[in-house]
Amino acid sequence: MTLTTANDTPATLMIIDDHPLLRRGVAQLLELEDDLELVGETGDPEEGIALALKLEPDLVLLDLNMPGVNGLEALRRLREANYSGRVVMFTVSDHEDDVVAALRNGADGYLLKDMEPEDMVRQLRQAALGRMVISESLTALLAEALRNQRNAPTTPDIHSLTQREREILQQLASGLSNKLIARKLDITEGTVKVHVKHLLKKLNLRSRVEAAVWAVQEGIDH
Amino acid sequence: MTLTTANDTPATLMIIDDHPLLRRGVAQLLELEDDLELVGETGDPEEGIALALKLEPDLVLLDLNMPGVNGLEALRRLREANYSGRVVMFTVSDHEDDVVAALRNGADGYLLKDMEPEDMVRQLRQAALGRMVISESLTALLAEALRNQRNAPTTPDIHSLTQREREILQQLASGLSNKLIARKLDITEGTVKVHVKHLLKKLNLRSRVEAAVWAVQEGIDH
DNA sequence: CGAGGGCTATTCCTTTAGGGTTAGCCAGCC
DNA sequence: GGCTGGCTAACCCTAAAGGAATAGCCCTCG
Repeated sequence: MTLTTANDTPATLMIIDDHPLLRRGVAQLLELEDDLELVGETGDPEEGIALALKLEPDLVLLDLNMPGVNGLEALRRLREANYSGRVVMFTVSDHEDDVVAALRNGADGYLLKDMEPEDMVRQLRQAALGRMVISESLTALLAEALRNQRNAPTTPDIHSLTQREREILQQLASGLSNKLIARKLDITEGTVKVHVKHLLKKLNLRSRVEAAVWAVQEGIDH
Repeated sequence: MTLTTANDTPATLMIIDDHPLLRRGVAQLLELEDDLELVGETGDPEEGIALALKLEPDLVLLDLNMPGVNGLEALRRLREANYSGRVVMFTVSDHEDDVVAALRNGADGYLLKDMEPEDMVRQLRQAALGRMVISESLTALLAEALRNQRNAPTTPDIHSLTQREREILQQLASGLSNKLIARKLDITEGTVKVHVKHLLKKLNLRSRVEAAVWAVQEGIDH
């Protein structure tokens, strides 16, 4: 990995974002900066991953919300493929879960799309130098996340569930009663209740309503 | 209102979007077009409304998802203030409800931010001429919305609820039981049950789980 | 002033949810 | 072969949810 530190060669950047206009905005912004060079851009996550591995830019600006493969998945895939450059998530979402998930998955920064261009350039420059960058408006949110982590060490984790339990959870999160879930999956209501009981215990939740709300917020429904 | 029809004076446009980079992308795009002129831009909805009323552009590109006053609210306020130009919603959201709500509130178009720049210019030109423009990928969705409208004339409507019922719904949508809601709002559990019963009837839902899921999906929680 | 709506509350009743336990069946694993 | 984990199912029991009806209190509107 080549890391530009001073008035050497410019730092190379790539942007993966499904909004052509936003890409154009970023491109135009970077043209004005001598020490930052945009070497690639695409709106397709798959293509973006391949391109990043080929061009090996110092930094990848990665949209979190894209159709199909989402940004988080792309981030994981980049890391798995041993891409060693910086990856900065670039998104509209200031949801705590998104930020935390991105950072846990190895993101080197998290910038919001509504930031001012000048700030953007400054942050990108810092990121290219290897510093972690986070939009200022997210600091309070991060503090909150840390506090929650302390108080609730057992964050619900979808991966602790079995296939069947996930299936039950999805139905539950669409508002169905145990009886209707049973009818739909062609098992008895009693069995559904067993699954619900188990998934509530695993997720450390206290009712199906909590489970439904959590599932919807996490996008586990449908 | 001045409506540019031919090789006359260029059509005037305004953009209200809280993403400076995207505004820059649009601005650059429009500079290349002789018949489209960007006369104003801002990231603040309030300022945008005032500016639109002052400049009276032929067309306002309005972001649906903005902090504080949202785009739908801005649209309503523009219409109430008798702004007679075209208003085209410009957003990342392809949620059926958002599209339908925008059109019901008098939007003249609904464009997705991930569209290609060339399409964008073409669509804006059409819109400035008074034609309704909708991103192509949304046509199927609109057909769906129309069908649902036929089959389910009683779509849940938050506005049919009283203040107290909305309050109960919010608590419910955070996963609380009737008992806990009662404790939190300092009323008896029986009263909470009455409110829940009423709001379920008004929303035509069959359980608190359905209500919670709906509320979360609609963003009514918190 | 009376009517109506909103918020509160209570009583009665049925259905649903959820915890605990036991158990059969089947797959993969040591 | 025995063991474990997942899916199924049943039993018992308590708690929670939800439907129906009635009613008092307060406020607003005509």
